[in-house]
Parts: sequence; structure tokens; C-alpha cells
Amino acid sequence: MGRAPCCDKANVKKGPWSAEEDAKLKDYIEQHGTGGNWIALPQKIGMKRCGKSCRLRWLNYLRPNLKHGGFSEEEDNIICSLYISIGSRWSIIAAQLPGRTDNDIKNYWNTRLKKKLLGRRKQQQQGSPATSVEHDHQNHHQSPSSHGLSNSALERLQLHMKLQTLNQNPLLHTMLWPKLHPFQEKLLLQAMNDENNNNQSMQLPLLPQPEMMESPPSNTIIAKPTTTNEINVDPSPFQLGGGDDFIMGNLDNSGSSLVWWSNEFETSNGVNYDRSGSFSSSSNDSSWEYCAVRSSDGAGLF
DNA sequence: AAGAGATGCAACCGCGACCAA
DNA sequence: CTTGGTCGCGGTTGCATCTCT
Repeated sequence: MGRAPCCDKANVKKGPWSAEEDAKLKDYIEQHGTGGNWIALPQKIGMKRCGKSCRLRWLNYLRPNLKHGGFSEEEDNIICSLYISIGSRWSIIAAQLPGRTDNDIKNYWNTRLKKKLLGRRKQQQQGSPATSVEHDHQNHHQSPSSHGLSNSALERLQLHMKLQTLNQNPLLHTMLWPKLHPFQEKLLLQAMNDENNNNQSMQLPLLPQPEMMESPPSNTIIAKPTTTNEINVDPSPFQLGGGDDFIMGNLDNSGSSLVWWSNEFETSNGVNYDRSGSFSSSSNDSSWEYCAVRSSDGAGLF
């Protein structure tokens, strides 16, 4: 079974776009817009392309004011911070970087930025199976981590630890890197230890028990998710559970940054419990605060 | 110089969300 | 409420180019 294809695959051209196709699509959209229907668009202009392919080409390449390559350090910082906090929500990360596309950022992260920030441990890992961060880009093909933490979660935790140690690094000094929750730190150390211990399966708690988590301090900020990219700090308590996404963070002593709360677990039955947190960042020319929410089904943000 | 492996990036695929009928 | 069509996203793949031996 499965869903009906969005187009007649047999009569649709695939692969790289020619200059003629680019010009045709660009001209049409600039003159008429997309018409609100990408699927019908290629037929209107007589192109043998799938509507989705047209949309992708327009969004990632032909759209005006797009930047390609040449990511600045500030952009690196933003990408890294957002990735740590919300994971691979590339469209949201892209929304913070004018002129950048989600695809561009995703590629940049996977191919360069991750390595730049984490470095590589190729030599150290010779002879033992690699996990998570280093592994999945030494090959193109990814495999699930052997222990309970998903690659994404472990990667983000590793980044956290790494970046905290880099706080004095001039390259990164403009960022206020969020702090790890003690529970996260414990998990990460366990995971890393596990990695060193010849990849034995790590036993993680099935669920974060309430007593394992420190109670949120009185200065906890709870924000309700609103629409995408909209930040709304709501002073009233937010219902936890009931399927709603939630967010928690608390100001540090100086009040200049938010302590990041994030717990992502994968239980033995494969259910993910993921709570990403919030942080703030300030740099010379901008100051912004950011809150993120993530639920096990990946729904809902900000 | 040449072959193999690594890398970077554009594009594709499939799925869930959303919305109108 | 259900159904069907489209959109948008994130993961993955294919291939050209680069780097290493």
C-alpha cells in the first residue's frame, strides 16, 4: 500500500537542474508566484519535474537573497547553540539565519561544523567500533548507537561538555554556553565511559524519576510554546503532561543566562523522552533569548 | 600519475502535519 | 469525523571533487 505518489514518477526528470530549468522556474515564480500549489506548478510551465523538486530548487537555490557557503563565526555559534538546545530542527535554526536554508545548514553542520567543534578522534578509535558523532560521518551511513542514548542526544551532550571546556576559547567567547544539568552530566559521563569500556551496553534508567531530578529553583522560567519562531515567556505555570510540550529553564545567579534543562532518554521499548531546554545568548550586536520544547513525538516548539 | 577513500553538497524520499471539502 | 491533496521537514543518497598514499 502506501500513499499515492505526488507525481508521475515515470515522466518526471530527476537529478541536477540545468540552467534552462532554473531560469524557467525562476522567471515564472518571480512573475506569477507559486500559485499556492507546487504540485501543479511544473505542469503550468511545461516542466518535467516533480512539484516537490521545484519547491526544493526554489527554496534552496533560486530564491532571492540566499547566501551560499562562507558561514561566519557568529553563524557557527548560533547554529551550534540551537543544535545543542533543540537538535536537528534545521528549519527553525535556518529561521534565525537570514539567507540560509535548512538544507544548507544541515549540510554545513554534518560536514564541517560538527567536526570543527568536536574534533575527530580517529586515531583513538582505531580498532574499536565508533559511536555517535565521529562514527556517522566517517561513513555516509549511520547506525544506531549501541547504548540507550540516541546518537543525537549523545552528540548534543558531548557538544555541551566540549563547549563548556571551551568557554575561554577566543573563538567562542561571545557565547554563554548553557550549563549541563547534573543528571545530564552523569548520563554523558556514563555514556563516554561506556564507549571506553569496549562498547558494552549501557544501562540507563527507563525514565527519569522525579527524585533524580533536582526540583526547579524558584527562579524557574516556564514558557508556553506558541507559534513557530515566536518566543513567549509565560509567568503562569504550565501544565506538564497531558501531551503538551513544555519548557523549563532557570536564570543563573547573574541572571545573564538560562540553565539548560534537557533530558533525552530512549527506553528499552524504543520510546523517546526528550525535553530540550532553553538558553540565552548575547553577542556584541545582538542579544536574544531562546526557548525550545521537544516531546517524544517531535512535535511543537517555542 | 593513478587509484582509493574521504568529503561536500545538491537533490530525493518518505512521513507527519495541515487544511479544505 | 473522514478523506484526499499538498506542504514542509528531516534523513538519506548519489555523485563530483578533493586528498591521501
